[in-house]
Amino acid sequence: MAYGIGEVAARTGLSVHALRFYEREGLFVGPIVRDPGGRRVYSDGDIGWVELCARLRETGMPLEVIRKYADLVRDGVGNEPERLALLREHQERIESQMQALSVGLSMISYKVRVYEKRLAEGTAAALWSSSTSSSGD
Amino acid sequence: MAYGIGEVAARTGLSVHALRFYEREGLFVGPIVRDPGGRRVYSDGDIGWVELCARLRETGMPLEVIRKYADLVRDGVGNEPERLALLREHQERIESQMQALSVGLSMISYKVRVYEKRLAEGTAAALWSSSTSSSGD
DNA sequence: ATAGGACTTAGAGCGGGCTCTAGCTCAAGC
DNA sequence: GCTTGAGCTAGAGCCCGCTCTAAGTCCTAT
Repeated sequence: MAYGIGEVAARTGLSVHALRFYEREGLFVGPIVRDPGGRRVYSDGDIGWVELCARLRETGMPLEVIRKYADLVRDGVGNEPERLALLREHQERIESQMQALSVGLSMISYKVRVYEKRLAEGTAAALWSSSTSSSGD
Repeated sequence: MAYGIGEVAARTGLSVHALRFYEREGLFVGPIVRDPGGRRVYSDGDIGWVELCARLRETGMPLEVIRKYADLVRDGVGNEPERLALLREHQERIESQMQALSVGLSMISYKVRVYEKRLAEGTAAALWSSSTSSSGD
């Protein structure tokens, strides 16, 4: 199947601007085919690649690293160990990001519970009002 | 206890530049105390707040939102429902970030397994060489 | 008393990742 | 034939979050 840039944008969630930008930046493995009028025509394979890029970006891989990966794939068979290393590094980065998120999440969840409790008691607390300070939110 | 800016930077992982920047940006609840020479003196409470800010940033909260939260805390008692709402929204954002990370992670883990397998077979595959193409890495 | 090091300010600069603009071409529909 | 809409290029612009600079102050140790 063949798709126009707008269609690809709609499917992948990237903007058409971003798609052209990614191409300029060398994130694609091969050149994107053009129709006789010079417009980009994307294949299913291209869409798959764009989706991979989107996932890599979402997980915080810098464009420069994605480009490096694309370069390796483009160079073809023989550099699999390098590609593997690159992916494994990213795997680890994602894991530590998840770790950081979960630390942050539990801190926030704790605060949420505190506020919930405070508010639940709040109506009652209006009696002896103020002085429930300290804590340091 | 009282701490200088360098000490706070060392403890929280933020740079001294970032600490001053956060202050200018209004992320602190109260003014930071100064010594007679005009230098910042941080209390344990300030450090706690900086650490909260650091966690919020790490989990992707924009400075503007942290400022809004600081504003609410500064305004004192009465706006707890707003603070709670703000925290809950962020909780949800973190949860969807974790979701995105885990989607990305499983995509990458899958690829890692593919490459590992390919490499394990690789030595053998050198026999009938090439043609193991397709896939679209 | 002098050198070093930590601190101060206001403001400029930077890197990443888009995002938008201007001016153009093309294809389809009325 | 003309409008509308999608696409094209090269390059400028923008937002965020720092990060660094310049020029100066102050404390401490030798």
